[in-house]
Amino acid sequence: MLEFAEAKYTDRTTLFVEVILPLAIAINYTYRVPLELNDQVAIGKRVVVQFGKSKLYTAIIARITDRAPEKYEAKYIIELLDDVPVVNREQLQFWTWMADYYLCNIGEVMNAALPSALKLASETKITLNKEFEFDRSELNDREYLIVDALDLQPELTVSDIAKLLGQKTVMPILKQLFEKNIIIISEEVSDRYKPRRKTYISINPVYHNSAQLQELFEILERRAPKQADAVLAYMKLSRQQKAVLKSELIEASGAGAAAIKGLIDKEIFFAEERTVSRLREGDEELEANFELSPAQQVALGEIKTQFEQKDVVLLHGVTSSGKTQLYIKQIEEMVNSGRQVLYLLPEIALTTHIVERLRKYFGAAIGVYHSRFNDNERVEVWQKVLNGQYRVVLGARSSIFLPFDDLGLIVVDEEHETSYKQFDPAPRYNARDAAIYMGNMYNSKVLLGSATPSFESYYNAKGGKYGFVELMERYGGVQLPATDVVSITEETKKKTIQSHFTSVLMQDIGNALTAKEQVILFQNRRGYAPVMVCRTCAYTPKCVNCDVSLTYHKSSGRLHCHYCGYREESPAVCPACGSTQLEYKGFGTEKIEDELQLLLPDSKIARMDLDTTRSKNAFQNILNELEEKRIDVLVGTQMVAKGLDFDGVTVIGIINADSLLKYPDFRANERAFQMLAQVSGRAGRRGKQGKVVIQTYDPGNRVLKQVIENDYIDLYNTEMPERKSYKYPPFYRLININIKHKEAEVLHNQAEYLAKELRQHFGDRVIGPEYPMVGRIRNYFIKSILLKFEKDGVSLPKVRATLREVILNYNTTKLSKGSIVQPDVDPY
DNA sequence: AGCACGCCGACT
DNA sequence: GTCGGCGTGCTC
Repeated sequence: MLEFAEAKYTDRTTLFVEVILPLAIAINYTYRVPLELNDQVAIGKRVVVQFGKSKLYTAIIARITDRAPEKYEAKYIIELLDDVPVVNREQLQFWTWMADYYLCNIGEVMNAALPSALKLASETKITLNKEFEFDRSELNDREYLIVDALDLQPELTVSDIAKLLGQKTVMPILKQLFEKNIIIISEEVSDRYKPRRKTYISINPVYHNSAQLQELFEILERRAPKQADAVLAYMKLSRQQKAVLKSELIEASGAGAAAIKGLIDKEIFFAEERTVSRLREGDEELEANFELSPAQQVALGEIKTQFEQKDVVLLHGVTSSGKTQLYIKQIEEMVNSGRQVLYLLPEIALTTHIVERLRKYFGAAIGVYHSRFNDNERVEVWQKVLNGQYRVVLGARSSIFLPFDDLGLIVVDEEHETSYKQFDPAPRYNARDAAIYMGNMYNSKVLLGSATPSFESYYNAKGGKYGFVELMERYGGVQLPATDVVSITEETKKKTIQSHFTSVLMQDIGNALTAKEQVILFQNRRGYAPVMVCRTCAYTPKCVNCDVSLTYHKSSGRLHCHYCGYREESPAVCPACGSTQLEYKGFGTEKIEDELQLLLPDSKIARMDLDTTRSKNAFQNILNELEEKRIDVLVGTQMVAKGLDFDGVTVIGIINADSLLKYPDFRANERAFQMLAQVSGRAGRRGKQGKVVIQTYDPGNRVLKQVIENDYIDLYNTEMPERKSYKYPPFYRLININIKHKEAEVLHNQAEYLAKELRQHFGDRVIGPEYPMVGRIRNYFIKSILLKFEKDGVSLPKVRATLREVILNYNTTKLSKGSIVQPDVDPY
């Protein structure tokens, strides 16, 4: 076999190419190269091929050979699309690794990697780019025909256009039209990324003149006193601060939105929308030409020293310690040495704001890549990385697929974030782990950063596999919130607890509300009550699929399964014994909201959980309301913990920390630590110390203590105390025996459930947290695997081989969604 | 991923 | 007797 790059063919040699098709197919297919394309075919270029009866696909050349396939006649390549390869060798290696590691087909990786505009297929939709003006007289006949047809019918497929033109080779024409920005190659109906915008108010410069202003006042006071108030408030605010927010003005003047709108309509005020950051640490942190604090300088020095020995360094820096500045220093250094940098951020943290900041340092050499960018934009970034215009790329997880050729550094910010993990279509990769493989492949350094590192990274760092640097001092002297741990047991004894709220918490809520500040209450359970029990016979309604108790939702009056979505009417009498004595046990966000409203009838209480944020903009709407201070108390699940910043929130209450701490598995402890640290980090901002109230039945809990002391769990040595409810051993044994996570990765919770079933054969040699899942799929796997065991016996390598086989042979698209996944301890 | 083929239940 | 459910296999 010959590789094209190494061989020179005469014109007569018939060449064949093995191509990657963007489909879930196990192997690459071979096509015949027309003689005239002999000198042009190259690995990484795109070709159009027919696959199956009538379908055309864009495929990528993975291999070139001069040997004809023996068992079949290869079809010809229809077209060659590129002059220069769009995918380089490193990427192909990366794809191969990913397909192998995450147990999927390379075509699926290709699908995830390439922007869809680079892989048009015969069913791909073509539309006109409405935002782009162009001169039709410059179009050639065929182009004109296409544009004309799109005027009549706004959406055509590639095969429609082939019919229209009466020819098969339409891709080059479409490619040209795409490059001229005339058409859009779609699937682009998805939501575009919207930066957060705020409205700023300024006054018409005419009124900078005090005589004019005086006159205005006189008119307004007579005709529209509310508007006069607003102008007065504006004058006052604008003296204190550079820019005046509309929301601030409404609050300060008490004039209401209508009055301000009136003023805008009369052109007395001007309104301007500006993009603002969603990041917690932004404004004060990334000033141009910042100086590193002594602690930061030490950390930076350590990072450099560690990089001499290790390829991966974990930077553990507390919130607001200024990790970003360290990244910038590292990035600058790498860019100066001429190599490329990839800066990975979790989805939520990607804002135009941070890009603007980074542009100050890196100018036009910085690109942004984001799954919610439209395809034209994505292709543009792809091309600019390919031709070397971008030296730094800032992006979400999918940016690991960009065509880097000389990557020197990968920064993975907030390394513990679960949004690095792709769940839904294969490849179900974790961008952090994939970045480490990439780092290895490109011989580049990887800097992982987090305030609450994931266990596996911490483990790898402590075990010496990664370098480890700590930065435990806050930058700019931001104050830590004060934390109170309140014993629920004690308050119950003293009868000072009202419903689920201790006197300490009520006191702090009261103080905050009096001071017109806001409160967030955290309760890690949605619904009204997680269990319904019959008092007479102890019957509990369970999900028919998942065998977990159903949660009562007051808003729907029904019982819900939180794993599979199954619902049923809440029974009025016990289905088992007919008793009417049915009791709700435990409490969720709905109940907290309800009962707090009874205690604070005049306050505006809102709830944020999966149930209230299901509709499209609900999440954002709640955040906006909170920001505009239309909510006094927000009750929420873990959603409230995610990196958003609210100046008005000074009190955080954790209703029951035990619901986070009591679980016997290590993964839950990790989540608990992160959750508590993140939630409590929300309290208090600029100049005002926050307050965190943690309610618990177990004030001596170890994890809790470590959160309060900001002492990261030494997970390596953490052994869970014995409890009779423990079914499975603690985490460290998982590392030893693990049904190697590679296999499990693909199946998510399915594999975890499997682990539970496998325990029946292997006892506690098989470890993994259990998460119930939908019956049909479970049964499929359990059945196939157990049947194999009967035949083959039960040695561990066999289990692994079996798992692999079953997983690969099952069409994973048919699986229902997973809930939780365990990242790999060893991503190599 | 599509698409054809094929084997069992409920229908004009 | 046929329509149509989706399980299985194949596509260079």
